[in-house]
Order: sequence, then structure tokens, then C-alpha cells
Amino acid sequence: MDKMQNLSKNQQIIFDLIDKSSEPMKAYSILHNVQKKGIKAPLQVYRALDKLVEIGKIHKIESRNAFIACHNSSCQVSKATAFSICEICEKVTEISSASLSKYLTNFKDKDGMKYSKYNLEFFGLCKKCR
Amino acid sequence: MDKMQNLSKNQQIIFDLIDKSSEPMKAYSILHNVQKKGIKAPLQVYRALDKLVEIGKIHKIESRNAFIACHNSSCQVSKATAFSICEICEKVTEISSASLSKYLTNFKDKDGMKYSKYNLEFFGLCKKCR
DNA sequence: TACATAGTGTTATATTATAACAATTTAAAT
DNA sequence: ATTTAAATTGTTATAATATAACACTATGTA
Ligand SMILES: [Zn+2]
Ligand SMILES: [Zn+2]
Ligand SMILES: [Zn+2]
Ligand SMILES: [Zn+2]
Repeated sequence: MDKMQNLSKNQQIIFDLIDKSSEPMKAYSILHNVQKKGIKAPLQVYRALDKLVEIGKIHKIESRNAFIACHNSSCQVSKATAFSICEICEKVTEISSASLSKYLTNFKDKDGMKYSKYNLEFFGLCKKCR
Repeated sequence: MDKMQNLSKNQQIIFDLIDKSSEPMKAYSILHNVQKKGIKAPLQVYRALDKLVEIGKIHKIESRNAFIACHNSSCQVSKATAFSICEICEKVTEISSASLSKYLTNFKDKDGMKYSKYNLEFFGLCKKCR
């Protein structure tokens, strides 16, 4: 489950598309964009997305049901993710803050429990939209 | 948009159901449970859910497409939410940690931007499942 | 009263995601 | 090289989640 592993044909096609996109992409939008490459069914898209998320090449933006490529070399397997989301233009940026990830990775709840994974989504207005 | 406002008939029915549930409830499960009370269509459920989220009586667990009642008196309008989610039994608990909310509310990204809202989901194993 | 806002009921439809089954490719393991 | 297991693909059908559009009713308030 290493980020550097070779991708399969469908995984590569779908990753390339998401990676080139300047905005989060939704599954059926991805499907429309790769039909000319021979990927015809939703399941082919979802399977590639599942794998790409698993190995940390992309992340799912849960509040938007959309996917972005990871550009944060330190986040290997989508176990500790944080994003900022503009509520007007829907621009999404992955946050890579060492102090934030340290704080959350070490966070213990009141029972002293630590967690193996987290996902954080911040909402506000981006620079352009303010 | 105050948590203390009176709820409409459908909102009250649906809130009561979610509030009594020990686990997050999904929209169509809610629908099945309130059909005997005269709520027959998905849209009736989704409208009530939207309103209840807006006023902070319930929260949506984004990674699960499910809803839980808020039991955190300090969280008025679902603007700063944190949950722990057990990956085995799917138990969800709302985290109310003053230091966590303080840290996240004051978090600024590298451009110095602060955000108006956040949602954080932690994943791990609950006490029972360890 | 008149008006505005919020809520309801209903049908239809859009969007997101998975089940089930068969075949093929890839990468070890012997 | 041959066997075996794991991963990937292709395909059809269907499940699960969510919204559009329209007509009507209730509620509060000026
Ligand atoms: Zn990343
Ligand atoms: Zn923006
Ligand atoms: Zn709450
Ligand atoms: Zn558990």
C-alpha cells in the first residue's frame, strides 16, 4: 500500500485526470471524462478511486463527495488529512501544517483514547472570494 | 436559528427519533421509522434534517451519511464539530474538548487565514472493540 | 386584513455507490 | 516453467442517497 507502487491502467487514467484538475472531481464527472479512454461503467471508476484513496494518491472530500490529488508528500495513506474548503467557489486545498497534524495525531479524548486516523474539513472563504 | 426555537411537527418527530437512537441514523432508515407517523416521502425527511442541522439540534456524520443528536450544549449551530467513530461497531460520539475546539477555532493556515467552520472526524476502535 | 416566511405533501428524477458474476492480468511461490 | 494466489478488469443490474418542481397550508406580524 505504498504511494510509489505502479498504478494499473484504469488507476493511472483516473489519477492523471484528477491530478490535472484544478478542482475536486466527482465520480460521475470523472466517468464522463474517461469514457473516451474506454472506461464505461461507474464501478470501474469507483474501484480505481477506492484504490487511489487507499494508497494515498488521492483524498475524498467527504462533505462534497469529490476527490482531489494529494500534493502533500508527507501524507502517505490518507490517515491524517485536513482541507480548507471555500463555501463560495468550492476551491479545496489540502492543509499541510506540521503543528496541526502533530496536535491531532496526539489528541486524546477524555478517556485517554488516541485515534488511528482523522479527517478535518475547514470551511470559509478563500482569498479570491473575500 | 436558535437551538431553543420550537420545532415544527415533522422536525419534532424526526428529532425525537434521532435523539432516542443510540447510533447514527440514516435518512431512509429514519423514513421507514416515521412512516407510521404520516411522513411518507424522502423529501419530508431531508427537509427536516436540513433544518435540524442548521439549528444545531443534530449533526451529520459526513463519512457515514448519517445523523446524530447533539448533546453538547456549547455547540449552537454545527459550526465546530468533532466526532470519534469506531471502525468496527460504528459507534459515534461527539467530542467536546475545550482545548480542541479552541485550537481549531483559532487555527490559521499558512496564509494567515482563519475559518468560520470546521468538522473533524476521528477514527479508531472504541473501548468495547479493543 | 394583507403580507411575508416557513412548513407541508406529492410525484418524479438526479446523484452517488455497490452487488454479483465471469474473465483476465500480474506477481509471486514452488 | 508451472502452479497458485491476488489484483484488476468488464459488464449488467440495482441499491442508497439526495434534490427539483409545483401546489398548497400554516404561522407570525405589520
Ligand atoms: Zn495528502
Ligand atoms: Zn473561493
Ligand atoms: Zn453538537
Ligand atoms: Zn466499537
